[in-house]
Amino acid sequence: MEMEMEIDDTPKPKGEETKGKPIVVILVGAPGSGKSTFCEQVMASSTRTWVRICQDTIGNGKSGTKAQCLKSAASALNDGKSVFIDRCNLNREQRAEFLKLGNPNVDAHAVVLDLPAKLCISRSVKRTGHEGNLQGGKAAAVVNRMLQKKEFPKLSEGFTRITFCQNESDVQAAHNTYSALGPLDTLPNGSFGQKNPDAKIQLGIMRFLKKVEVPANTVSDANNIQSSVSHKNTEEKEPSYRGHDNISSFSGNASKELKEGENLAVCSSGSHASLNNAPTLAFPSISTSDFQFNLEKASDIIVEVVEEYVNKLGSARLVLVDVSHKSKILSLVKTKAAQKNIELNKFLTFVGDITKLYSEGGLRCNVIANAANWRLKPGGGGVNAAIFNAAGPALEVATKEQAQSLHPGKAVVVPLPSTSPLFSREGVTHVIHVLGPNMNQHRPNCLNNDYIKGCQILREAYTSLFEGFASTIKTQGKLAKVSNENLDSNSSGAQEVIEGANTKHSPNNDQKNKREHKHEYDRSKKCKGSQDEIGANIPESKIGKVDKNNDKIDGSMAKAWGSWAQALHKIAMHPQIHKDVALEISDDVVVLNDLYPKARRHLLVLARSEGLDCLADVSKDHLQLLKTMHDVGLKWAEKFLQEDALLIFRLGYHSVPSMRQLHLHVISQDFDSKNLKHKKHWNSFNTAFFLNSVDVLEEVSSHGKATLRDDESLLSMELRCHRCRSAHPNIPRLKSHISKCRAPFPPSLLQNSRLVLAPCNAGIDP
DNA sequence: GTTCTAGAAC
DNA sequence: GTTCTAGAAC
Repeated sequence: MEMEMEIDDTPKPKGEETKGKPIVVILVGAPGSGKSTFCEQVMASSTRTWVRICQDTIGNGKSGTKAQCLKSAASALNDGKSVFIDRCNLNREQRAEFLKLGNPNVDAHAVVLDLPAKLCISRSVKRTGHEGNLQGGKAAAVVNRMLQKKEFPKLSEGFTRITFCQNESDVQAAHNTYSALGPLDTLPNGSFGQKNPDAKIQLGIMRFLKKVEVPANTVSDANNIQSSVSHKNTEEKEPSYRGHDNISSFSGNASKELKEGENLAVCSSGSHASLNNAPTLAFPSISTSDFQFNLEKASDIIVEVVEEYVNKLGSARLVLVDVSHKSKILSLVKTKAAQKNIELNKFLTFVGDITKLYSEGGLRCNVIANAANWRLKPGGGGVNAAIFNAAGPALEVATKEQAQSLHPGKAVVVPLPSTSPLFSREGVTHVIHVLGPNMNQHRPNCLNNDYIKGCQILREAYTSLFEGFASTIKTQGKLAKVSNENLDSNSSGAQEVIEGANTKHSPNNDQKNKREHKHEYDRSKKCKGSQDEIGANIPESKIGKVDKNNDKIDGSMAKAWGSWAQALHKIAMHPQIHKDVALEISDDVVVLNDLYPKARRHLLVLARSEGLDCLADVSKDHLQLLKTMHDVGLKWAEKFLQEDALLIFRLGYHSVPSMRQLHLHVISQDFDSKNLKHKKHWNSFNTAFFLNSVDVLEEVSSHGKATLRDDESLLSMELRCHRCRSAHPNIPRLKSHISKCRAPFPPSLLQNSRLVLAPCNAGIDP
């Protein structure tokens, strides 16, 4: 039996298929969004051979199965034809198998037809004779239901290119792009045209709070006055960068109106997939812009060093970013990388604004590189100005802590404070400043066309950059997901100025390192003696607590446990007496409901070790216990998820707990509870004060201790929604907002299994 | 950790 | 007048 397919039978020269790279284009859109029309129009005008795989007709004119579609698609691709997968593909799971059709020799693209639901419904309702027999009145209900569960495709799923269309003109543009694609042509990789999915900061509230500064680049809400303020700020701060901005395909949509609640919930369970969690470094081309380094030579060096490092970096990814589609360096590198057979999922080129890769490009990069100046100061233009502007003053302060200046060829890793918008909005945890060689006579340290030296320094710069990136992987604790055998075992990590492979540390920076290490040492002394050195767990009497408190240097934690703070300790020591409250008792832990739950589900997992009062007491010796606590917490979260699949959990510790005895919070993210009354309650679970259990495990395993955020100010921070990050004037208003907010969680939470949620419900196939 | 409550903010 | 916060006591 032959599958029915619509085949473009334009005559083609023999052998053509073997030269061009076939593409599998996975259409994503509700019924009525125009998928079939899109395919038909492209096929009508394209010089490439396309096969449209349509599940509605594949079964001999009738509806077929997914397996039939996959088989037909694979066979067409094998023949060198390009393929449209014409089915809804609205969620990740539905797309997954079709994505596997992509490989180094077949690009997997997505074209998202994200047209207004109303339009799709009215088209579905009106049409007759639709192949899928989805017409008439029931269409509305079906389309609505499907759109509830839609998940936008992401590059991390494995697409090399994603095109988002939100209106007819976007669709037309996409049509033009694909129609014009000859058999031998390729399209630039990347994600194009997506409007910021998370952006809905309430500027009215910001004004209410008398906050003058409005984060640059946030999408304004319906408030036009605020919109113009935001615009003005941006222009004043980064004129030269904005000069290029109009070339970017992401610009120009920033003031699109988004009403609260209108965002469809995006199921984030997909973020558990390994690719999404892969550490990713986005970097601009170094020295080729203002420093006028020869593009041919620069692209050779980039590809050469990338090739060396992709294999050393395990699952981590490198992304070369440029703001313009017309970027010469990007196309040079792409061509040269293709010739080298560098793994496509480990290195990609990307067109977009390096400060908006996630919010506008859907590309998660936890580390970005900055083409810095030697003073490590904001300003200048280009990428440096853009990154400093987008990161806010926090970056400047954090940079100063690491280094005062930079030599050509060197890089410095700067951990980005969580207060930076780049952290909260884009999920960037580190910025690595790199300084390349300068060939521009009007800039300092010009090499006067000495390309022997220049190439050497540029190579050194990329080496330093990638070494720096490798060190963030080690210190950040994504190590578990990275095959680390190739990483440099010297782990002073993030505090270090990274040098090229065969150069020596400058004395200046070594001094810096010493200071940092001393600091670390002091901190470890704060925690209960020097167990690390002795390697034994010294039992501590209750009175010992006081001594420890007196030891505190900064005084912020200098408090003894009050009588009211002993309840958990008593339960942990004598769970049998408290059987009424204990949900589970083992040798290591006791599980109980929080007496004043701050959410629908809120458990505590108590450690039973005497003398283990809080995270500050934790050392490497407790790693196994921490893992047990985590696993027990996870088990309970999963149990609750079986009862209510809509719950989402976080597991973590308070940096400075109020109650004595180490306890892990397992708390659902609805925060729907009458016991959540104060700012302190909210902020203790929704600022850096709350330390994710997964992060604590990682830190204790790599450093022997957790980094506490014992900063009182965190608890009195302004109230922000944990999902959309909008600010709210008081607790009642915040609670009213969070009961409605369905925005996706910030990128940092979506990584590394920091959220625990139910596996996504299987979507409905048309 | 909560409760109570004065007084600030609306 | 009512709502909300924050500090002290427990």
